[in-house]
Amino acid sequence: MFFHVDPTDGLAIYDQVVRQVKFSVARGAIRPGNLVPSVRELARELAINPNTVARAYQQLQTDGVLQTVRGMGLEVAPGAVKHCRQQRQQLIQARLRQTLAEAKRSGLDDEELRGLIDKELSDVVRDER
Amino acid sequence: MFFHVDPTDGLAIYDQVVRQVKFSVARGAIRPGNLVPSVRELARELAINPNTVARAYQQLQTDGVLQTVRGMGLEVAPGAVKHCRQQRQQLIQARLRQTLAEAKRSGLDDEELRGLIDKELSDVVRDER
Amino acid sequence: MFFHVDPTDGLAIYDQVVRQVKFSVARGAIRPGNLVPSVRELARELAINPNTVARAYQQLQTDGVLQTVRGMGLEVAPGAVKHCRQQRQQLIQARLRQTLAEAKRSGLDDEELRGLIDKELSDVVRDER
Amino acid sequence: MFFHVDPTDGLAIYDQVVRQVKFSVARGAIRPGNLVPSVRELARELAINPNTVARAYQQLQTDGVLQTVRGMGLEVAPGAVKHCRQQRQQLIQARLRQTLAEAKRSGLDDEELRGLIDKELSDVVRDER
DNA sequence: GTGGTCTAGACCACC
DNA sequence: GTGGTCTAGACCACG
Repeated sequence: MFFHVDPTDGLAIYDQVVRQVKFSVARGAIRPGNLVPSVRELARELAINPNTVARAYQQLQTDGVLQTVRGMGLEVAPGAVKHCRQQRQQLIQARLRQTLAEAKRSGLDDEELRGLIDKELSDVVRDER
Repeated sequence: MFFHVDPTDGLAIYDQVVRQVKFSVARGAIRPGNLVPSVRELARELAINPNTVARAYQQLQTDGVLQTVRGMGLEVAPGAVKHCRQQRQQLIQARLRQTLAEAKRSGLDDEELRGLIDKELSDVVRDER
Repeated sequence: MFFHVDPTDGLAIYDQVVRQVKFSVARGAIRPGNLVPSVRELARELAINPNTVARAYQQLQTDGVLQTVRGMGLEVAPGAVKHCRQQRQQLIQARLRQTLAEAKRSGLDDEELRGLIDKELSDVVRDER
Repeated sequence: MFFHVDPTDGLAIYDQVVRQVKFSVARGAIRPGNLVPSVRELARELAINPNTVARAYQQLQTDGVLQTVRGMGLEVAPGAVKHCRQQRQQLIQARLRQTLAEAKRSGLDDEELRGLIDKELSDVVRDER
C-alpha cells in the first residue's frame, strides 16, 4: 500500500498512520467510498499491533475522514478530500516550521542550511524512484 | 539565555534542551569553561520542571559536552566544540530528512513544497529579529 | 467519588465514564481547574482496566472537557462547564427518547407505562438517599 | 410489519429484533401459530444482514418464543404470550431504570427531568400517529 | 471475514 | 507519582 512507519520519527506510530491516511486521501490515492485496508491487514503490513492501527482509524473517524461500513470495514467519507487537503497543508507546514526554526536557531549559517535542504530534497526525490 | 522550548514540537522537552545546549556550543554561544545555567535557573526560565533540566544535563554529561566543576556547577567540556559541530549537522540533517520525506510522500507537488519551504525559511529569519 | 459503572448497561464502559465525567462537571461536582482522579486510581475504584479509563479520559480531552497538567494529571478545562451542561441535556434526552419510544412501541398501555415511570423514578430517588 | 431498527440505539441490532418480536407477541400483533417473516424477508425490510435476523430468531427459539414448522418457517409458540407479557414488563422496566438512574445521577433537577420525560412522552405519542 | 471493546502488562517522558 | 503509547490477546456484534 501507500503507508510507511518510522519508529525513530518521534511522532507516535498511530499518529503517523493518521497523517498518512489523510495524505493519501489528499493526493487522491484513496477516494471517498474506497475501503481502507482492514485493521488486521494494515497491522500485518506495517508490522505493528492491530490496536495501534485501530486507534489511528478511530481518530480518523472522529476527524470525519473515515466511516464504518458495517461488517465490511472502513471507507473514506464523502467530504473527506477537502478536509484532508487543508490538513495536509497545515500538518506539513507546522512540522516544517518547527524543523526549520530549530535548524536556524542551531546557528548553521544560511548557506549551510540551504545546502542541507537541497541535499535532502534531492535525496528524497531520488529515494522515491 | 539562548534556549527555547516548544511543547508542541513533538520532541521530548528534555531532548530539546539537550539539542539546544549542543547547538549553543556548536555556534560558540557558550564556550568550553563557561558555566551553564543552574538546573533551577534554567527550569525557571523555561517554565519546566527542574527534573527535566537535570535529565538533559545528565545526558549532556554522558555525551561529554558538560562536566562538573566541584561546587560551581556544570561547565562546557574542553573537547565539546568539535563534537557539537558534528552533532549539529547530523541532528539537523536527520530531522530535515524525516520532515522532507514526509512532506514529499504526502503528495504535495514540488512547487508547493518549495513554496512552503521558502515561506517558512523567510518567516524563521524574520522571527529571529 | 461520583462515578459508577454498570456492565449490563449496554453502553461501553469507557462511554459510561465519559458521560459521568461530563455530568459531574455539568452539576458542579468537579470544577474547572480541579484534577480528576488519576487513571490508575479511578480504574482501581471502578474495578476496570486502566486502559479503559485512559480511553475515556482521552475522549474527554478530544471533547475539550479535560486537559493535561504535565506530571500532575488531568484537570477540568476552563470552558468545560457550559459545554457539559449542553451535553448533559442532549445525552439524557436522546437516551430518554429511545427508551420511551421502545416502551411505547412495545404496546404497553399509557397507564402501565406511566406507572412504571413513576415507580422507577421514586425508586431512583430512594436509592439516592 | 411492526418492526423498527435504530442503529443509534446502543442496543445490538439483533437484540432490538428479539425485543420487538417479544413485544409484538405480548401485545397480540402476532399470535401463537402465526408465522413470522422469513429471515430474508425481514432482513430486506429492515435493511440489515440476514445473519443478524437469523441470530435473533435463534435467540427467540432458545427463549421458547418461536418454534420451527417443518418446511414452513418459524411460528409463534403456544405458550409464548404469557412469557412475552412478563418479559415486556421486565425488559422495559430494566431499561427505564437504567435510563432514569443515569438521568438522576447526572444532576438534572427533578423539575427538568420531569419536563424532559413529559416532552419525550408526548413526542413519542405524536410520532406514533 | 470486519471493526469495537476490554483486559493485562510493558516502557517512556515528565513532575 | 502522573499520563501517553505500544503490544498481546481475548470476546462480541455484524456481514
